[in-house]
Amino acid sequence: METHRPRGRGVTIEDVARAAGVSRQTVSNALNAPYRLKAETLERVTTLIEELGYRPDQSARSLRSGTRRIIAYPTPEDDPANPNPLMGGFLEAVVAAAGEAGYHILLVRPHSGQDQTRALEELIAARTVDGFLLSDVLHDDARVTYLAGRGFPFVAFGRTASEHPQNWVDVDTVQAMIDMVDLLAAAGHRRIAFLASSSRLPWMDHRRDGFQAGMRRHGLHGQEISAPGDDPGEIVAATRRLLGERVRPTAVIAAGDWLALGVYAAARAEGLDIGTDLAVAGFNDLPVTAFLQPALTTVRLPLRRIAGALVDRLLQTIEDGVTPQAGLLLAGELVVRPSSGG
Amino acid sequence: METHRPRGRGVTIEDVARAAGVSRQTVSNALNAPYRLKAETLERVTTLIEELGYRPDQSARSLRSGTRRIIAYPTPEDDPANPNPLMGGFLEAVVAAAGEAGYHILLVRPHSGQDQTRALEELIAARTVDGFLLSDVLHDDARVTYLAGRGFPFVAFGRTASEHPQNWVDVDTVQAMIDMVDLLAAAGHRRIAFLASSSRLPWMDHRRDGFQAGMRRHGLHGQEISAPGDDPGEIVAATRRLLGERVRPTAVIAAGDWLALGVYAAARAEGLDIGTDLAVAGFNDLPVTAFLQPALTTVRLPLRRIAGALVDRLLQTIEDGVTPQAGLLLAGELVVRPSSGG
DNA sequence: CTGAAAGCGCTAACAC
DNA sequence: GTGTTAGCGCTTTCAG
Repeated sequence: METHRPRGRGVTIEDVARAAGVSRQTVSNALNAPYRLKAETLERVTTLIEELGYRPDQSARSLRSGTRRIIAYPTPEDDPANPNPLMGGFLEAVVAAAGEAGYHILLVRPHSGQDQTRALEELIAARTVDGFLLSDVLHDDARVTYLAGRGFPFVAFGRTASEHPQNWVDVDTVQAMIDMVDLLAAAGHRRIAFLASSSRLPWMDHRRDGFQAGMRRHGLHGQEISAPGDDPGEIVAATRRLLGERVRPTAVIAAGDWLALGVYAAARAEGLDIGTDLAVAGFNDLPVTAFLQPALTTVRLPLRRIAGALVDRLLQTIEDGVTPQAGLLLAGELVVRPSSGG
Repeated sequence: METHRPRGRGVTIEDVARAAGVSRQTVSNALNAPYRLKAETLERVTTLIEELGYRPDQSARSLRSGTRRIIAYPTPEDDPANPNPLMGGFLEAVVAAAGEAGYHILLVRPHSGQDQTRALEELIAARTVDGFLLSDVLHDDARVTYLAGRGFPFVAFGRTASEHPQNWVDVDTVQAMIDMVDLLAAAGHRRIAFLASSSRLPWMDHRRDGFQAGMRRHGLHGQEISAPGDDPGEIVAATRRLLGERVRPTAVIAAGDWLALGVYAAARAEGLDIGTDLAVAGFNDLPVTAFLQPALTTVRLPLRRIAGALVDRLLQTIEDGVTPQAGLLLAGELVVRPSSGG
């Protein structure tokens, strides 16, 4: 029984070697260690490689060399009905950065009923990938614990607990939030509220902490409220309760633009004018906020730089065996627009 | 010089065979053709595989069998500043569907300065993947032409020209648009406008065609306007011009929710009440529209079913060499909300 | 600077 | 039902 793909269709190293009148090893060197060849030989072999369209078989190369040139990215379990709108941009940036270095990104996901750690284990055991890029890491993430324990290369988007390797990249959320509070305080705001969602991811805590730190610097006490979930109705309802109080805040910092959309809707329902009656700020700079009237003050994530740093650090671990000793914080960019008034 | 990864750490088929007192082939069969083994032997070998944590080396298996269990997905060149918000949900669905069948998704992208076709060629030549999943295909897509000509397995999200293989899956956009016009016509609307963007992708034409077909069924003539780009400001401006005309439409069907957001902003600026003064409808059911007041009538794409069908068809081609003879149209779901009035 | 030999881990083909 | 043989295409190692 034969496979349906005809045999021998591919150009092998042997074909090139024969055509060039050299050994297979010389062809291999032309690709992997060109400095070893005499300029003339290199030229001849390279031309032939191009002409014949020879590409080393990735599987054969991997089997022999032990390196796959593939990075696994466990996709966060996104609700298709409410996907993370930044996912596309993040992946785009990661794929571009990895591609520059000759690596591909493999999307992986636990089979149904399989836990996260087990899925990683299988990929490592099957030697399918060289390393992992993790995002949405929890403070005490089982995947991080597992990979660190096993000594397998990985990098995390989002800081990990101090007992773990510090090979992570994150946005300096705390500083960005302090800047945001500074901005509002400078405009005279004293009663500033923070609107959180129920997310259990660490960045939510960092945004909250940054808010409180900023408030303390100005001798202010920040009021916090939480929407019970990510549902728009719940967000709007929670915000309306806040805005309907006898002494209402003059500014609301939402932990994310998604929440800020709810503040806009709530303010409209309460008859408040954003930018004058109420200052509003968000976080993430979702493209959709460009339609808001007035435009939303927010913090933009440097996705390209994040992706670049993640890939850099991971490849350093994979290729040189060097694990970064400290995490990398990248500044978010405060984007001031009319919603914050002043 | 040694690689930094210690040798011999992985459990090989040999280890299992020795431990079980059988040949390597028997271990292989336990995994790939269990029916060949005596129940007792199978049991013993399987237990040992589990205990030792043996997983076949993917590269070795691929080299021998010629199959990679990897599907390539060329990521559309998304602007990180304005990414496709459905990308995350689509990928999630594709990864899940592929995962069920034991396949992974490899994100690929042309290197800078390399054309699309060349990138595919390299992946095929290097035998990195078993097939391609294409999205955002153009009517006359160079990638489709190339893959079809080469006879390499692929499937397209979005219909392709009739001279190409018809192994595509698409949303029945025309029918959805006809339904939408029916809905508005039934509510008494006669002057219905269609708001297009400048996208050159075929679905834009299908949405336009569906709109016109729907209008003809009711003996109406549809007015079309185009926003010059995807920029919110341009969309709002174009829509305001339309709504400011002496005889303005009573309903606007936007070719996408993104455009519908602009209609909301324009209507507000013109002092028109959506749902009463002006009916509005969109397409795609972006999650963010849940914040709109009133909620937006739109069409929801069946992403899970699309992804399932794409993977099904592709695997049929890869594994059985069968190419579907006809494209598959999946119905979009009309979601009626208050914005369409009536 | 180039060539020859060896073997990565697995499964297809065939023998017993 | 199980074992033996061979070889996928490449790169590492070592000899010249």
